[in-house]
Order: sequence, then structure tokens, then C-alpha cells
Amino acid sequence: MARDASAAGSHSDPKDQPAWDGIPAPAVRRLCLYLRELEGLLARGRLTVSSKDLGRTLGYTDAQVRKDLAYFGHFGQPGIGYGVEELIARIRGILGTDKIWNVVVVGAGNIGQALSTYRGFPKRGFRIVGVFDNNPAKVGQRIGDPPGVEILPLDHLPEVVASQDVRLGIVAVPAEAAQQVAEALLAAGVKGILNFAPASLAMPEPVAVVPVELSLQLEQLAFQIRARSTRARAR
Amino acid sequence: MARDASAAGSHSDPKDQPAWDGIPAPAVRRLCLYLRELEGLLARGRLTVSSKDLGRTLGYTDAQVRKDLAYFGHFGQPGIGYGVEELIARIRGILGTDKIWNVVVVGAGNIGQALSTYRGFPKRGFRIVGVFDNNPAKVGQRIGDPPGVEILPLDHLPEVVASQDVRLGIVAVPAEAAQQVAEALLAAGVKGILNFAPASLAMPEPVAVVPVELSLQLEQLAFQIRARSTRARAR
DNA sequence: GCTTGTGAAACGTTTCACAGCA
DNA sequence: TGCTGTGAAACGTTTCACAAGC
Repeated sequence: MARDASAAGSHSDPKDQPAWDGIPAPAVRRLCLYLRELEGLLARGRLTVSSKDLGRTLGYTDAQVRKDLAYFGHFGQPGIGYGVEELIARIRGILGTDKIWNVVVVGAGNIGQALSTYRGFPKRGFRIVGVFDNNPAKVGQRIGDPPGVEILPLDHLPEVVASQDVRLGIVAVPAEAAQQVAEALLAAGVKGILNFAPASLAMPEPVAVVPVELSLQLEQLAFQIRARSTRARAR
Repeated sequence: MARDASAAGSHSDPKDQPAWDGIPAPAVRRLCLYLRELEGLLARGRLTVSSKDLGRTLGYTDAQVRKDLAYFGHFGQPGIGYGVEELIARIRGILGTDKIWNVVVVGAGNIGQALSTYRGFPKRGFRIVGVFDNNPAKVGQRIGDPPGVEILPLDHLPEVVASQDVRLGIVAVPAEAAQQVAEALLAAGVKGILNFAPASLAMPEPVAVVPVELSLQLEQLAFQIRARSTRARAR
């Protein structure tokens, strides 16, 4: 199916798009998980790790781990394994998170505010440099404790995106406003959108959209649980 | 790879596990998206929809839509398409969201509180019936405006889960506490966990875990954007 | 005409199995 | 011996193409 710039919902999320440049999307996903695992190992003083050890806690086979890493180069030593510290640096380099990414959040409701102050982001190389909302009651307020970023009206978006080289945006507005907000982000020059709104965003190709709608996740969990209990009943 | 009850991180999320009862996980994911799309169509007064129309806005082919639906039965009429209202009911039945699911949230930090008051959940059949936190400063407070559920200490978890038939739990605590909290949920009888903590949860088979760590999503988006620009540069 | 449902082909990903190396 | 990296096989999912139905 064509996904050209004129197409309506290109909805290009990592689970749909099979691969970027020959790298399977699931492999990229796992890379992020390996990174988290490796950081834990490093904290515990581990110097090297085998593909088997790295995969075990995550529930993957050793072959899977090796294939995933081999897409990007030869990082391991036969008989030894992978150097924990080196592999962390390599994966960060692959993901691009060895440098800081500036991010804007649109929507200062509960979710937007929670994301804006989420401590996990800075730890991983993402910095929230702007929070936007058109609600006059919210504009001007500062988010967080201690107060941090000021909530700005949406028309300041282009300025902030341009001046701070922002490439990522988070949409945390109601479904009705989502498309419009996404278009504003696109126009401002953002290259990727994390979408928390319960709506499909129609975006032209150059913008990547990852839908993280929260109900969606619960729905899948619900199906999974029911499938299991049904299976159990069938036995 | 064996994923038996004794294995460490079984980490059984929908993108890893290829299928439940022969249904591909991606198909279930898309089912949730179709549902959202159909609700929009219903609101706009549409009575029937073809697989082509339903797929278009989401970026899927007509064949994909038909195959996904065909896993569960014959809902369409040749020459006509699918009845919007009927299909909504069918998909809800498949996902199990035609009935209300009670959910508990553990962790009353920013994310936990935002989730506890998220309006999208009740609309989709999920009701938050308990919020837990061991921080004495938080226990006893009521979340939301107007004030709703009271924050309870973790030792009330088993009682609430049992009395309200809770099958789903959301983990919104720091990484260090995540495994312990997950075990408490398991012990209380929860069947599925949505994990917002940046840690892999080791859970025995009967519990399904969906990791939704927020940094993970941004990391994948970052890789995607870089892959695109690299590709563009290579041309 | 248009649309569904579905076998069969095409495609992509994961697993296997082993050569090569520390 | 233990481990990586990798072709080849196995597996699963998506796309194609068309018979059957409205």
C-alpha cells in the first residue's frame, strides 16, 4: 500500500512498518530493552555479558540477541561475550540517544503534565523544552515542583521548535484536537510524534507517528487474558 | 524458547508473542484501531463500511482488514461491506470490552495520578477502582477534581482486588520497586499488568505483562527519524 | 457494478546449526 | 571449552488473486 505524502493516515508506527533500512522494527524495540538491561548490569559492576545472559531476563534466545546486534556491527568477542560498557555506548549511538533530544509536549492536562515532569526522560536523553496549551486558565502556569517549564499558548510552538532544534513532539490533547495539533507540529518542523490522543493522525511521510493510546494497551491486555482463560477452558 | 512458569522474565508482551490461539498479535492491535475508527464512523452516522474504507485512514490494505476480521468470524456482506454498529459490537465482544473491567493503579506519582483520572479509560470499559501508594504523605488523599478514589497503602491491595474482581493492574512506580509491586499484584490475583516502570518484570506464565515504558517509545521514534535522515543522505 | 472470504504465493522474521575464534 | 557471527531452514504474517455473493 502506498504511503506517499498525499495519503491520508500514514500512521507509520514501529509495529506496522516492517523495517527501516532493512532493520526489523522488533529488533529496534529489543535494542531499547537490551540497553536498559545493560545499564542494570553495569550498575551491578558486570564487565561482560553473553548473548545468552542478556536475552534470558528479557525472555529472548541467545540467537535472537546476536542477530539483533549483528545488524549494526560486530560488537562481541567469541568466547568472551560483549563488553557491557562498550555495548551500551554502541546501542546509544545506534538509537541516537548519545546526544540530547529536545522535545515539546502539546496539551497540559493530566497526561501532558505528568509527561512534562517525567524523570525517566532526562535519564534517557530526552529534554522537555516546551509545554503548550490553548486553555487560558493554564497558560502562564509553571509545571512541576519545583516549578519548571511555563505553559505557553500554541502559537509559540514554531518559535520554540525552531530556536531549540526540536525534532520530537508529544500529543496529549483530546481526540478532537489531535489532528490539528499534529499539523501544527508538522508545520513547526517536528519530525516525529508520540501520540497519546485516541485518534489516528493523518501525517505525510516525513513525519513518524507512534501511537501510544493508553486504552489500546489495556484492550490488548484484556484480549490476551481472555484468550488464555478460554484456551485453559478448552483443555 | 520455553516460557514456562519457572522462567525468569517471561515478558510476554503483544509484540513479542507471535500469537494467542492462532491470532497474530498485530491483528489484535489493529482490531483495537478498527474499533476506534468505527466509533468515529458511527458518530458521523455511517451505517456500513467496506474493508477498503476502514483500512484507508489507518494505512492498511483492504485485504489486511478482511483477514483480521475473518479470524473471528464472517461479519460482512459481499457487495455491501460491514455494518458499522454490528461490527463495533462484535469487536467489543472479541476484546471482552463489552463488559466493564476493574483496574487498580499502583503508584500515585504524576503518571499514576494522571492514569487514575484518565477519561479515556471509562469510555473504553475500564474502571479504576483503586490507587495504591506506600508514601504516607499520599495515603488518604483523594485523586482528581472533583476528588475521587482515595489513595490506599499497598497492604489493602489484596482486599480490593478480591472484593472488586480486579483482573488488571497498572504499575506506575520507580524501577526499583517495580518487581516487588508486580509480585504483590500477582499474589493478589491480578491477571494482566500494564508496566510503566523502566524495568523488565519477571512474571510466571499466567500473568500477561505489557511494557509501555515511555522512554522506550521515544527511543524508537528517535531511531526511526535518524534512519530516515540517514537514508535520505545516502541517496 | 462492488465487496467479502480465502487458499496460495510472497515476503519478512526467527530459529537452527555450525564454522571460526578466544 | 565457551562464545560470536551467519548462512540456511523453519516459521509466521501479509499480500495477492479470484470464486462466490449481493
